[in-house]
Amino acid sequence: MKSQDRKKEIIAIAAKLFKEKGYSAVTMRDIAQAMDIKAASLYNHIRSKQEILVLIIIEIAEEFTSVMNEIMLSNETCIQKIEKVIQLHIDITVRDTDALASLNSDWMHLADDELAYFIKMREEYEENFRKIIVKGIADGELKDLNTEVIIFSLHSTLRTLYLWYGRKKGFNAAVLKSNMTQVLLHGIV
Amino acid sequence: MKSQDRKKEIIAIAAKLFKEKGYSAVTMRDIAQAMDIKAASLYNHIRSKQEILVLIIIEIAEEFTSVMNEIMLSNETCIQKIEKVIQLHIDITVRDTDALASLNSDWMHLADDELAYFIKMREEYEENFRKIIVKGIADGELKDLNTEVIIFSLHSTLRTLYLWYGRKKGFNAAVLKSNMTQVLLHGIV
DNA sequence: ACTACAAACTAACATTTGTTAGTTAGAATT
DNA sequence: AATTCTAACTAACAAATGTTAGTTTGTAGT
Repeated sequence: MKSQDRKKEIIAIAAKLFKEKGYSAVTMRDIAQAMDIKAASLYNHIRSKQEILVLIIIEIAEEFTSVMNEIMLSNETCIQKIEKVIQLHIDITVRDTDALASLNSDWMHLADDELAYFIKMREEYEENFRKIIVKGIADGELKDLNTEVIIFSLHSTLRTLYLWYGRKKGFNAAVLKSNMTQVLLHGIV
Repeated sequence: MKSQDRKKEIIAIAAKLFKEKGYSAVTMRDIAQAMDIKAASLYNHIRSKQEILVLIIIEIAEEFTSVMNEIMLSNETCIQKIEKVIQLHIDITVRDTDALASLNSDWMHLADDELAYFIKMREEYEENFRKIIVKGIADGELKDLNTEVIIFSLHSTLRTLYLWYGRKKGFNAAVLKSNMTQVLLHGIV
């Protein structure tokens, strides 16, 4: 069905606009204008503005959840797991920069079920992240520093990668990962 | 003048609401309701919704700019300078969590002059940050890793501290700084 | 007591916003 | 050739939004 292509176009353009001004500041007329059609025509393809946001955010959130779950099941060292998580964030950032921006900045505009679903996924994700770090310290793979600070430091950098990627040249995913891993794991001093 | 107190109340409450839902999603009626008055009454104290945003953001941006300038003028090692920057971010985060959230998420809703002013300050700030890192590497104080990645890693963590602070207990500014410095400068492995 | 003022109120406004209804031009299917 | 379907359109809607005008009420200073 060709209609699905058009729908994806709308979602992609909306994500780009949401990244620039945020969900609430982007109107259906803005999205329509960016597609060179009228606002009412959007409704031939999508049910509502809300639906656009849901489609942008939930798919990516589910990808994070599912890959993280795979990582947890694997028989790797904690450091290897952390590297896989870094890889995960870089991959999604490179592939889906705009959508990731919405996920980070506009998740609170999800409603009811989807909001609850998103928050649940995020909590699970953070919980898994924490488990990796705690085990890493217990096993002596990581320095015995404050768990929360370690988690926050790693997580905040990975989460906001999208703000930075794209403005900087000369980074393919592989180069980025190796630099990132160095800095995040081994420090800069 | 007592009126200034009321104005500061409005700004504080607005900042809190902006942090939760973003500037565009918060209405004057929301702000008024949170203060137990009617929306029209707000205009006895402030000129416009825009003005609220400007007052929230610009003051903090100027503080970052001015303290960073002091740091640049000092005769310290690069590592000491980085520690001072970490301190700066922690201090402002602890003192002005809500306003910092607006600065991070809603700066793009500033208009005209203030938008340009803000962007100029941000660029100056980043420029100074970069100078510190580049010199640190040149002097052998820092490892010779990719400059941009180092900057981004430090900066992203410091910038989003506000998302994390407040949910976590047991951190006064001093403890936080020492943990943060350890993790950011010396790594976790 | 009289005046001045600060800070709230009610009522209303012009726009903007998300959305619906009904229509139309063209392409695909029968 | 006739029919169905797709995806655009115009027109309009009710609700929400930022803001203004004019009014009221209580408090402080004379």
